[in-house]
Amino acid sequence: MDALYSALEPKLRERGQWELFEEIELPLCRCLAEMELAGCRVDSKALSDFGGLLSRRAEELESDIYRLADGEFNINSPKQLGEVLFDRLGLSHGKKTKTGWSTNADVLEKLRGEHPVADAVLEYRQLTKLKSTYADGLLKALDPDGRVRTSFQMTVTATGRLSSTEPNLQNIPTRTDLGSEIRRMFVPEAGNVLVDADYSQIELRLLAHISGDEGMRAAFLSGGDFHAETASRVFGVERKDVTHEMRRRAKAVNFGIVYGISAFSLSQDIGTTQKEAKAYMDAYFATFPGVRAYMDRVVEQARTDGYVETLYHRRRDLPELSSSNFNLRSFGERVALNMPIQGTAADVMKLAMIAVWKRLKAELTQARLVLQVHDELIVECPAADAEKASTLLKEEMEGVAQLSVPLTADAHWGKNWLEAKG
DNA sequence: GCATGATCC
DNA sequence: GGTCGTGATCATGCA
Repeated sequence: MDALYSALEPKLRERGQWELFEEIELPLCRCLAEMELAGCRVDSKALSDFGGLLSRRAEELESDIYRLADGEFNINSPKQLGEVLFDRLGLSHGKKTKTGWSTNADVLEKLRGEHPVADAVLEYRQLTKLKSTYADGLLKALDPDGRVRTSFQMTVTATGRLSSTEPNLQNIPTRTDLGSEIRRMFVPEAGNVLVDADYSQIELRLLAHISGDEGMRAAFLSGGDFHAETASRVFGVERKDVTHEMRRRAKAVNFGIVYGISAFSLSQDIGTTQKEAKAYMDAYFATFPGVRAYMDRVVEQARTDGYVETLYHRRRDLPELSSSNFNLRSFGERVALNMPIQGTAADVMKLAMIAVWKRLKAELTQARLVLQVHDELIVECPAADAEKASTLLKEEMEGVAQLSVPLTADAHWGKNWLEAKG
């Protein structure tokens, strides 16, 4: 240990990363160990009933698909499905993959109006995914005490996020009503509740802070609906005149900006022409000039240094930026834009976890952290402590860093994960 | 073991 | 003119 410290400490200090190690990564280890040990209770009866329901509905769809396609084949094989859809039924194909025509959800959605089989396959895929990965997968991972215990990895991602394996509890469905039923099966012990607290727009708030863009900061300081505020500014209309569609598009631009999106991808995302998407991005940068300046600055700095870093000096090397391959270089530029944002969000969340963990130990000894999903923390505690735990989570998550925009977190509790999500 | 496609943030 | 959204994990098919 001593030998390792004397070898590694100077190296970390040189890179300005000693505090990252001592104040974030190291104390987080114990916190994660306790979370892994605690695990989360799952209602196995409900889960296996739900699995049965999924099977029955998938079987119905299977025979629908064979009837519509006029023959049996393996629906789970993209190769066979592609042959049926595009060769035999002659439906219009979209993009290619390495091995044939793509049959992914984007393509199938475009085929909806063309042939009823597309819809059936989409639904079949949703059901079989839920069944195999979640219903069966979680039951297989269940420990004898009725709890599932994930393994959190601290050294896997390039940005500083955690990852979760065997089972992955960071990709439990939430988007569709049917999928989010899985969350209903994550339950507390009798007499307990689950408290769920999530950061609101943490990555965009960090972009506002790091870029220093005055307009974006003002939008967050106003405390309103950020996507609607963005729409109002970008489309040049009064806040009250922002339509649902304007907000939807502004949201897609906000989202894309964080990842260094192109006009092409944005147009795909919101279903417009590339020209219109480019106009939105131009309007966005005209509205938030500090964001564009930051994006230019960070890529330039990354070219000079060969790396990017977070507010807390977590670093990612970027050899891609000096590649002669256009695609690889473009990838490096997107990473240079995204890593400081996503990585700082990860740093902030890790600091919050340590702070929450300490306070729970001191003030709510019956409460324990059970899960983290990037911008969301889940605590299990006695029902009587729910209010206190919610307040504690919100306070620690919001107070963990002093930025030029407020960090906000919302907390709810309930008798299962879906309810607690609020 | 790679390719595809699903899920999450 | 081509390219085209960060970061992950897991199940399945198929060579």
